Amino acid sequence: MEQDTKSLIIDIATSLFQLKGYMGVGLTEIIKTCNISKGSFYHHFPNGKEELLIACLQSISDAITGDIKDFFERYPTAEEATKKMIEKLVDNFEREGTIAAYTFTSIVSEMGALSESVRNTCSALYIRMQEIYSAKLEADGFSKEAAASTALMMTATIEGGIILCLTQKVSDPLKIMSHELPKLLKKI
Amino acid sequence: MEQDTKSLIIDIATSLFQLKGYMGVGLTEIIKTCNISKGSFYHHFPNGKEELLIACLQSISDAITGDIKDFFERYPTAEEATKKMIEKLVDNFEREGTIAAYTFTSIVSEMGALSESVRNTCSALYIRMQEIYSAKLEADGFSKEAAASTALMMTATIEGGIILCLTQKVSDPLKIMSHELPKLLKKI
DNA sequence: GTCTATATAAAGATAGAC
DNA sequence: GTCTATCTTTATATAGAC
Repeated sequence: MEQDTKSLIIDIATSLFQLKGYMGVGLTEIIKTCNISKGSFYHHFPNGKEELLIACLQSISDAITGDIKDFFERYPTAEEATKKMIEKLVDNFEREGTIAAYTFTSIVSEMGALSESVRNTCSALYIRMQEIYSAKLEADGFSKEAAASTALMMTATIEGGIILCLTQKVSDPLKIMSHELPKLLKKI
Repeated sequence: MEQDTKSLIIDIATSLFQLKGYMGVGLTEIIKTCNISKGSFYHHFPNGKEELLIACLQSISDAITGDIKDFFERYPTAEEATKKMIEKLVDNFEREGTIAAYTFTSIVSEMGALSESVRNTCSALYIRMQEIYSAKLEADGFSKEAAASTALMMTATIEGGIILCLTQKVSDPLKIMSHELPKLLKKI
């Protein structure tokens, strides 16, 4: 089955941004990898590279929240779901040397100060993630407020853990998170 | 007292990188803000922009670890020191809209995949921070292993909290960290 | 140690034929 | 919807006078 040009561009660009960051990848490299011309590219993205970036961020965002939802539906408690989810991140990192969620962290760090729409897109993803965590924690018996605070802690800790793994090129940080985080997820 | 050109460049560049990221700031902008010429710049940094970046990272690294050490010497327990430290981050963010430690996160996200020496410099800072936390936790009575794990959690959580604050342009995430983190720092 | 002037490459974007 | 050719601006970096 043939993929249409627009989604081809999004897929290729997403993985290139993941590898080298937004500014680290030129349009020329993107269209070369896609085997298309500049004319074709600007037909699909009249507002250029930043429009493409937003499309990529939305595509990754859907993939990530889809993944998270799967885990939080499959396992009975937030604690178990979180453990399994982090195990998958570790697995991914050890096999491919990268983590999809990291692209977000990376790009909001790089572009958040320069582009409001990029910052908003990234902000929306963090909120979507927290909402999934929070709902499960409430189902586990947490109060609304406690669930929200804890969901925020989870998001921050996992994001931070991913950064440490990528920076130090080892998977230990996330592994340690996976047995430290549950301490916060037990209802007291 | 006159500042020598080299440290002037480092100071100016540091704050520009902080505002717009490494790739977001051109050499031309740096030298213009410094009121110097390209010739002068390359005299001090023969290997160009990346050499300057490393110098900036080292300078921020010293400032950050100095700050952290102050807190962890002044307050009797890791729990108190951490609380005060995060309060200062919040304060800084609310007054200036930025956080020094964020520059690191931002730059390692942007450049870590492209430059080994940048990645190594950032990795070294994270380790220095963890060592300070870890030493204090051991003094509080934690075992060597528990102290190391907890120090890692602190680092990740604070980094993640900073990212969330910057991405969402609100200080709530760090505020919540400051009363959630202590749960991890109490000896059981 | 600082300057001006220049080199060279690459970036993002556009025009207009097909 | 895709192409080639071109435009404009910007990037980092260098040469050589003072």
